[in-house]
Amino acid sequence: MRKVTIIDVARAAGVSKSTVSLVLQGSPSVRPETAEKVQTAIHRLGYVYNRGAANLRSARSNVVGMVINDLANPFFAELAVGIESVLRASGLVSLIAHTAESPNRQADVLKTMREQAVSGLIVCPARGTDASALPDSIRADTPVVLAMRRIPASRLASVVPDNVRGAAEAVRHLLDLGYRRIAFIGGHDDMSAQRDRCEGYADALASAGMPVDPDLIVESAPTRDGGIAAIGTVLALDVPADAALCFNDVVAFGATLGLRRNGRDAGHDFGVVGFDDVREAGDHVPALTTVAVDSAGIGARAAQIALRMIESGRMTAEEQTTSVHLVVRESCGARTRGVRRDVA
Amino acid sequence: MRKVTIIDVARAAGVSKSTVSLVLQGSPSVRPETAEKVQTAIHRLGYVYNRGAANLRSARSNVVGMVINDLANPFFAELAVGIESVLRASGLVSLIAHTAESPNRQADVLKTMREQAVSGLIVCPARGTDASALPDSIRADTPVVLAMRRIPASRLASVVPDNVRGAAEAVRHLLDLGYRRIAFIGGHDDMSAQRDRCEGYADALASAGMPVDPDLIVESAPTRDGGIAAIGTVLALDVPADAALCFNDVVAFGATLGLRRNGRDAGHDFGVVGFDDVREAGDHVPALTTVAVDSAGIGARAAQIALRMIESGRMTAEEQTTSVHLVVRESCGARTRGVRRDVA
DNA sequence: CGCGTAGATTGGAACGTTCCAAGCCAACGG
DNA sequence: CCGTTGGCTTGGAACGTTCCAATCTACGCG
Repeated sequence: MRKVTIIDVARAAGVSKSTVSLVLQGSPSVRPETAEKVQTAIHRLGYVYNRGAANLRSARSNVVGMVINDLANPFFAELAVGIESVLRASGLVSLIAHTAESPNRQADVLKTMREQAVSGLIVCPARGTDASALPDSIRADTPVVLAMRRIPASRLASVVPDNVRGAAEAVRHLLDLGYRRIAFIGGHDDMSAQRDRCEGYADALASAGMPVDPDLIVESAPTRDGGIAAIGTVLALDVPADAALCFNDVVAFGATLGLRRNGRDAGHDFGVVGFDDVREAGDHVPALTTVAVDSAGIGARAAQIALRMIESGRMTAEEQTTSVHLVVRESCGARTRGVRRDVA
Repeated sequence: MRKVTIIDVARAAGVSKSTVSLVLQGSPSVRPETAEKVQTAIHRLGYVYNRGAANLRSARSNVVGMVINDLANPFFAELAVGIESVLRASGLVSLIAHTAESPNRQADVLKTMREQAVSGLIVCPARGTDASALPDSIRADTPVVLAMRRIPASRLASVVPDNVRGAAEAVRHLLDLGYRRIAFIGGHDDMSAQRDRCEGYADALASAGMPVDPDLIVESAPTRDGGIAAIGTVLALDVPADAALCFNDVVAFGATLGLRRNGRDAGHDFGVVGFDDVREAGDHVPALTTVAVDSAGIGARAAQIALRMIESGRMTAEEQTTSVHLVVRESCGARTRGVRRDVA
């Protein structure tokens, strides 16, 4: 059984293929009765529109590529959902690829996406991705928006949370609670988010007139195990830390675990603050104080920027920053220490 | 700047477009030196293959659709990753859509996927989806594989965890530990997984010669709050439950929380077993005893079946079941009760 | 030397749509 | 009564590839 095409429909409806095409696009210049005839024929024959053929001719495709470094991470999964919803609402479909933080795989994926003639690209770059990963050949004809992570010196549009401010706010909160040896743990400095959060950390200390002790900044994999290791390091210092801002919530979970193994207790004799506010943060024991990032919102914003670029045909390099806010729960010790700091 | 096509390459390399096409497909019948010339020209001109045009002509597309009911759920996100990896390794790309458990949105998504001429479809159906959601018009020409959830009476290929056996094993474990009023809580009976798990629950009780008390089976949303509510119900019975098999881990988390609010403690005076073994299960307090489901593996299997159907052009209705296993941690009380049951 | 064969290459048609310029027809104004 | 307008419709070219049948070349063999 051959596929039914616009021509079959035309024949059945007694009009030309051009008219059918017009109807399909909802053109106002076709007489309503004609349109109706066509619709009937479409329905009767079970015609299905072939968007591939349409794209070929009209040079604009309705697919957008989504390149996510780690889809299995709920944080990024929500980002993906935010993107997909906005795109779909505009009639676009999303190709997805997961790079597992591998620049090689990312390069491969980007090539494939180009071959599919995506009309836009939303990328959450793999760790350590630099400007060369998105060669001019792509950027010249495809709108690209970065989400969650920036690529320094790339002149690409991006949407990232306000990492600097969020980290600073967290540190101020810890200072208010009376902690004096505050560490920054987790992440690697080839991730833009780590650098930004670390910057906010240092800023807050500096403006409180406190020194920044390099020993208190320890990198680790952004995982639970990384958190365990890093907390161990800052506890073992000659003058140990008494609180930690963690690169993200997962590291913070590891940190609370590591504390327990060292006979300490987050929220009682050690302050822990996370970053991201993943779903489990509130249910963790102790409930995690953390900087909330709206990942679905970031996805949506990124998709909107991409959409705008696609529609206008003009690419911009705007850098949007979305606001974050501190969510105070138990792990910082606000409950037990009695000092309370209200947050919007 | 016009896009560079196969014809431009041909001209530059001094061959015909047919030859270029052959090179692109890695045909063995083109002389190596010719191929080299072509490759050089491709590189020099910055040619990018247009798969859309290729698909149009050859009637086989390299895109597969992935319809996921809830991508923000880590469990399904992992499923998606499993699918994507297998497809990508075979040179296919994945369109993704998230239905948020809405049958309407699902129908819409399926229509779009058809228009994109996907060569296969992997679907994790929205709750309550019945056979009519995937009309014959789709099934006739597109391989469809269901993942995680079946659609009764649909004659569609599917890959699901062995829910019946897993639930039965969990219940046997609770019986071994001495619990006698075991509840089954969470989920709705329009989800195939709920029905299957409930069946395993009833089987295990029956083969232990215990009655199945309908009061002990309580449905709820498969969420944390659902778990809290459901556990409340079975605690309030005239003869309250002393243990519960939960529909999934999230419900189990709610259950442990609900127990605490009722002055009870999962793992001490109440046995709780979850289902899925999501990443947080082991880190929860108390660590969750649960039936582990390999979601990425299920995704991979589903993708493989789809791949096979696409390659062979023949559709099958095979139903694969993947094995599950009980992971004993703390919430069931095995530690405190001293009874220990080893598991493969 | 002629013929068949295999290997390498080729031109043209086809895929299903959109775009464009042109056509048709009825109505309208001068 | 004719030229113009405007609403609606139309045929053909074009998009970039693959497929097919045909061609060309060189070679081996009787």
